[in-house]
Amino acid sequence: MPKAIKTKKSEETRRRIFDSALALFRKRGFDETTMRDIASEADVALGAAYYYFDSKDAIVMAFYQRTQDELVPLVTEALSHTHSFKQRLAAVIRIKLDYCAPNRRLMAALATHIDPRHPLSPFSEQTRAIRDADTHFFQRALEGSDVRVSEDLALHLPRLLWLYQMGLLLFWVYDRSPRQWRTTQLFEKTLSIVTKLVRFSSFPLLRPVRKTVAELLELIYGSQETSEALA
Amino acid sequence: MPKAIKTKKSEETRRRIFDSALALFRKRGFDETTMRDIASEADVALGAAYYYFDSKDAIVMAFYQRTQDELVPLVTEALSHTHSFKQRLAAVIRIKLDYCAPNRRLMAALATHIDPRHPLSPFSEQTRAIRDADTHFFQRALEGSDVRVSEDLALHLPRLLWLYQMGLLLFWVYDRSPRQWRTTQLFEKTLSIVTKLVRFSSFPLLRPVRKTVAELLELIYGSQETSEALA
DNA sequence: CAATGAAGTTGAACACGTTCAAAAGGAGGA
DNA sequence: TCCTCCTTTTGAACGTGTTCAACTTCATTG
Repeated sequence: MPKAIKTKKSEETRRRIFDSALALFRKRGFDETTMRDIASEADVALGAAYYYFDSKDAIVMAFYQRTQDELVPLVTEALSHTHSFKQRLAAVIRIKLDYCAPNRRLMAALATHIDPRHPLSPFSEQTRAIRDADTHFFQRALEGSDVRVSEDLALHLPRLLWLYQMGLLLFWVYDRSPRQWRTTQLFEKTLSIVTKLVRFSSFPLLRPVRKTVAELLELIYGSQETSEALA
Repeated sequence: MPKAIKTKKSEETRRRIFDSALALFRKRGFDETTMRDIASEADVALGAAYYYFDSKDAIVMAFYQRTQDELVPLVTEALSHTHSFKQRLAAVIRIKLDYCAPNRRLMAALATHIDPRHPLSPFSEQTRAIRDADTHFFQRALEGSDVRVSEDLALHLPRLLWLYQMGLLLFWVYDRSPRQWRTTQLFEKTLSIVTKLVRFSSFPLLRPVRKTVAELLELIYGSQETSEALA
């Protein structure tokens, strides 16, 4: 990875490589695009592509990062319009889906990675910053809304909502129905359910259930932290 | 793929390649083992490995198949001992975990694939036969047990239990805690919950909930069938 | 006993992602 | 002008999974 780059020229080159890569990924797909294609499209030698990006995957990582950066203002804007939790949750997810729509094919190639040790996995250490920022969207959707979240779930609920969104995204990525109408359906139906569950979740009566869920999640997330520490 | 093979010699060679591959996968891991290593270990030329197996992945597929075949009698035996649903469910899952234990590292390399289009994915068309056989285990666990399953869930419940088991397996595969005690904990805690949920699920009062769940599952599985048809 | 042809075997060759030593460029100073 | 040093650029080379045309083996047949 090149260190802090100042010179105009090299920034230009890096951008050209990145843009060429993305254009090719979109047109032909990730696996079908070779690093030689990318370099040639960007009018540089093969080695130059590797001078600016550690690997083919690193280009994708840059893409993840840019996506996340560009989503922030969009989500912020959307969240300023309503206090209804359901609408806020829907907005966060819909913005992401819409934004990703042109890259659906590319994302399908990437969603392959579930292994938390794979850099591109949504569960990896390398994507942690992006994941945290993403989870924060859901925290904000909750905080400014009309639902009250009981303390013992405050930590976990954003993560659960993030997981819900990842599942939806995964379904969408592989959804071959015309215009992905199945995803739309699944989204609508599950959104109501999730919203209701979130509302119910803070009922005093459900305290023992919350405790059980919290225990489970600590087991699961605790394990992740351990493996990250060991990695 | 070679057609029906009868000659002893070739069967011997195939087995030698398969065994060498598995030994190396276990010792060094999947990615770290090359086809040249396998061929050399089996004392054949590189091409011979490809004569018997279409690809490196195909060796893994053969491993999946053998695993499934060998599990059948073990599960059958275990299911003959009790009618308690909880114990039956636990037995099916525990047998699988125990059986897979020596291959945990190999399975971690494989669990990478979530893309239903990837041949090795547990959701792919290529693994359908194995998946169906596997799902059948849970159907049997239900059928011979002390729980009554309402008709509208009879179709889906085995699939849901299979999914539960896949999640557990996934967790196990990446569980770095000593002797995977976290998985054990997760197993115990979730088993109770799942068992209770299955019991509750047939309460007459919950009919509308069942209907909603069934609708969702049909949406999800229906989509899969569509994409398979298009594939 | 050849001759035939299917089954089995070989290793060179290909395209890929990636590495790396070497060359080229260019900014700043003597 | 020339030297120095860092950044940028180059393309050959490596190891990988995979393909393939050529070769060998060997049971069956005329």
